[in-house]
Amino acid sequence: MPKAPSPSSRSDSTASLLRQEIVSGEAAPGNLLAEAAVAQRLGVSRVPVREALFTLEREGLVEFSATGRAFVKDLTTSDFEELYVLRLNLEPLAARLAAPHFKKDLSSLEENVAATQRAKSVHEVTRLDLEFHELILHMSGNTRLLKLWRSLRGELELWLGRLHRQHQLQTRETQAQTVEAHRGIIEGFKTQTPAACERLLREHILGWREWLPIVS
Amino acid sequence: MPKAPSPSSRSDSTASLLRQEIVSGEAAPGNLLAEAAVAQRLGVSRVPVREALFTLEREGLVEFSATGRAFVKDLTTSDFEELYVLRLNLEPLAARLAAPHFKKDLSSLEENVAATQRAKSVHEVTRLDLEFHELILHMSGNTRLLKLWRSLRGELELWLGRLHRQHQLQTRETQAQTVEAHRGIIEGFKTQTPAACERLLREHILGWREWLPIVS
DNA sequence: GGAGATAAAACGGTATACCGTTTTACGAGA
DNA sequence: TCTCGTAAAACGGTATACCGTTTTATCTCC
Repeated sequence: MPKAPSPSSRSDSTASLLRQEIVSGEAAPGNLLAEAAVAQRLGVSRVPVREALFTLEREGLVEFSATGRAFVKDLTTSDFEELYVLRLNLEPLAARLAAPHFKKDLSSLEENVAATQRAKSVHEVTRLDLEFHELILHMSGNTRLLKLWRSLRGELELWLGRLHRQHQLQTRETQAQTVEAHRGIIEGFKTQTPAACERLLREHILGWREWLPIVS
Repeated sequence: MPKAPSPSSRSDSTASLLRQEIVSGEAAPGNLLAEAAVAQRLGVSRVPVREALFTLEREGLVEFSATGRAFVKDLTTSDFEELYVLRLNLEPLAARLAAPHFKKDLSSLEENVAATQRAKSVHEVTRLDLEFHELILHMSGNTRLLKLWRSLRGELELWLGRLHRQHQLQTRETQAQTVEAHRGIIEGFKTQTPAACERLLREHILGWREWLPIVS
């Protein structure tokens, strides 16, 4: 299970707020995130804002100019290509590593699928979709692999968010597609064959790309 | 080529200093890195130290406790296993992606090997060895892949450093082994076949592990 | 002598202030 | 009108100070 998002410190809550604004599109790509301005707007000092911006940079949602100014990242198609290649290699690896652990712990995946079916918006489906994949990374047992994947997650979320806003994806279809695919994966995982688990995820991601609206 | 390490800001130079102390073993695993103490010792304020510690955490050299205190990371064997699995998957991928670019740019790899041959210490050989691999990641053209690898590099360096200090590796042997292996890789790269380049690197890393002194 | 309470010291989180650099906006001259 | 220069405003880097929490060390009681 992913960590509980409990923004205890002001740095964390600032990061959460900005993350939300960026992923939701409220903050447009290329926008300057000036420390003082953000600080004043959120009612905190510059220090937590500064740290939040560093965090968001690590997540790929923010980009620093050579002179240290933070901007909302503007993803291009080639950025997406990079992300895609990495997913295509990291996730199957995770599935292979996780295979031996697929004895009892499939329950968390099943719960996720159930939640996905209950979801009421495209946004929610997307979030649960990503969580499904993150669960697999988590089950791989390789904490660094999980961290690497997480460092890509923000950008992925950003890209998907923009895609959805552009193409007005239908909730029903996206949801049905996701649930069906994930169920198939869980079924396949029951064999616990590392090679099979790996192949399964690889093909899921290949198929996912086909399903996506025009990526260009 | 890797970025020029020009510590312009105090955050950067502080990070460099601490990095050096940690990798060299001067700062023992588990040591507390208190902001105020480090700041006073290095003659800067706590702010740059704070940022340096965050940077080093991202590099895997420092670990934060639940209450926000920074400690020099203490790597275990299973940490090394995680790193190894990731190298074994990321680097061959990079080689495959880089294959099409292996027309002229092999010169940077060749220069690296030449420098390795001129090296005069195990430490220097190790540094150039890692640089060789980083060059391949760089040539893959996938900036995120390079970033992921770099986020593992610090821990790798840390591990290798401790290994060398424990086993007093002979410079000559390590050097000869490294140079020979890297030359073979460059030779193989000339075919520019993605699959071959990928296999080459995979086998190099498998062999590298055999070569390492007792990892346990 | 050992476990627990307690007070002092250490430490991190954050606000504020200052300074040098970068950006930006405006105005003069071609 | 466009370009270039210049000054003001914006901005980030860093130092310092304050506060609440966590650690640590000491003292007490069993």
